[in-house]
Amino acid sequence: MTLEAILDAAMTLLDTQGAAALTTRNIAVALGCTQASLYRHVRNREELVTLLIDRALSVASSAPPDGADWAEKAAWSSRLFREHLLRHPGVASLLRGTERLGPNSLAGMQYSLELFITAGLSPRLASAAASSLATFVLGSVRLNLGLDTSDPEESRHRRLLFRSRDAAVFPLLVQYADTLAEVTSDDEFEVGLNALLTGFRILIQDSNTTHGQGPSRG
Amino acid sequence: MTLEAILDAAMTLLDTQGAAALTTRNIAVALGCTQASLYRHVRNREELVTLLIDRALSVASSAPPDGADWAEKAAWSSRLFREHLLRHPGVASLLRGTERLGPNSLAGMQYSLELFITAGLSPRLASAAASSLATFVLGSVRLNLGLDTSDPEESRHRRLLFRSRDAAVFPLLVQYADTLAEVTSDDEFEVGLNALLTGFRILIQDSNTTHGQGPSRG
DNA sequence: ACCTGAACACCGTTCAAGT
DNA sequence: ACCTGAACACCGTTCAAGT
Repeated sequence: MTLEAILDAAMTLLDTQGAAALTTRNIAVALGCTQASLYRHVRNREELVTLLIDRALSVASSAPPDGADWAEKAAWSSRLFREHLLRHPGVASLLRGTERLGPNSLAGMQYSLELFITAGLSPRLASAAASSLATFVLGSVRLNLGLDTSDPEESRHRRLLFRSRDAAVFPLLVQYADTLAEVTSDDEFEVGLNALLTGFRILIQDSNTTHGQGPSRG
Repeated sequence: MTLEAILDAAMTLLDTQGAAALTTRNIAVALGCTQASLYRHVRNREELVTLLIDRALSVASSAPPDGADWAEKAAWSSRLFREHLLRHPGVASLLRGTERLGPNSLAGMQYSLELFITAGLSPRLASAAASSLATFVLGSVRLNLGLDTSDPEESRHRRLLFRSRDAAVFPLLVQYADTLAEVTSDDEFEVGLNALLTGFRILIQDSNTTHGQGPSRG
């Protein structure tokens, strides 16, 4: 019985039955041992979760297509990260800030730092930009954890809810109920991602001109 | 014993002792009743939390300063929302997407929709922009839940961690350890918020010109 | 209608005892 | 060194019984 085996069992449990099923009892049963023996390899449940989540964040393995500029690479990696979290909602539900210093989080940090520094940002701004992207991805997934906005049933439900509001209090929700009900989580994400990257592009242009260097590509 | 009293007690508990202390036992003790009696006013604990969180999101009460343009108003509201969540970390830790249809969430939605539609976005893009902002605020707070990036002790800890990495694997983390350790959550938030709003500004300009209308202000 | 008391099946964690 | 068995103090929830 190794720590690796424990994390494997925990990950399977988390993926197949969700975060609520991630109990020391269930992990022990899956491994065919007692709960107590888990505590030989892990301080407590919190440490187990921290190790599990950092391990689940090893997405940085696949690199974006060559020949893409920094914005395309950033968009590609952000979408990859988001899709990974959507495929593993249990991971997203457990993700806090505390794991940011795990090896896989650090790898992602190093990668995105390189991206934004190469693009022309100072280390400080590059760090903030990289964090902002990760922040946006996580928030996007988390705010839609229990929801499936592309499900027509949920869309219908939202339309009815908007439409049945008091038009004096929520005029826009009533007026645009149909449109609002159709906006999916994917739409939101793409609009926000594009806006963020546009903002970074202009930030790069500005910091280039104020430093007396011409724009990098024109 | 009313539902209001239960939620009051729960909110006090959440604010003073954190999410882990938000148990039916503790709520009952605070109210001087038994756990079982809570279930006369609430279906189960999950419903209690949902009601509690939506009630805790009633921040939209205070309006941004008059005379500000849409971007200033959006920035003001976003900062207000973030500061509210930072002041009530328990709320942020429990916030999921499921409460998005509560009365206070709807009020925030109506408000930000009005902001972006007035600014010149279509209802669909306005909805996506508003959600993106909320997403970014929540992600920002959530990724820093257990952390206090402005604490010099934590800053020192991060600097040492970055600096002691393998320079062959994490060259940028090692090289810029000092700078990276000093970037606070506030810095990240302001950079990301500014980038998002810049992106929205350009989105508005584009949708104005492609619709044959001149730019709204020049 | 509302509340109590007691029970239920679960949770994470500890620790003496075994090998 | 690692694992077991049994216990501990906690969870959320239910339900017959009281008023």
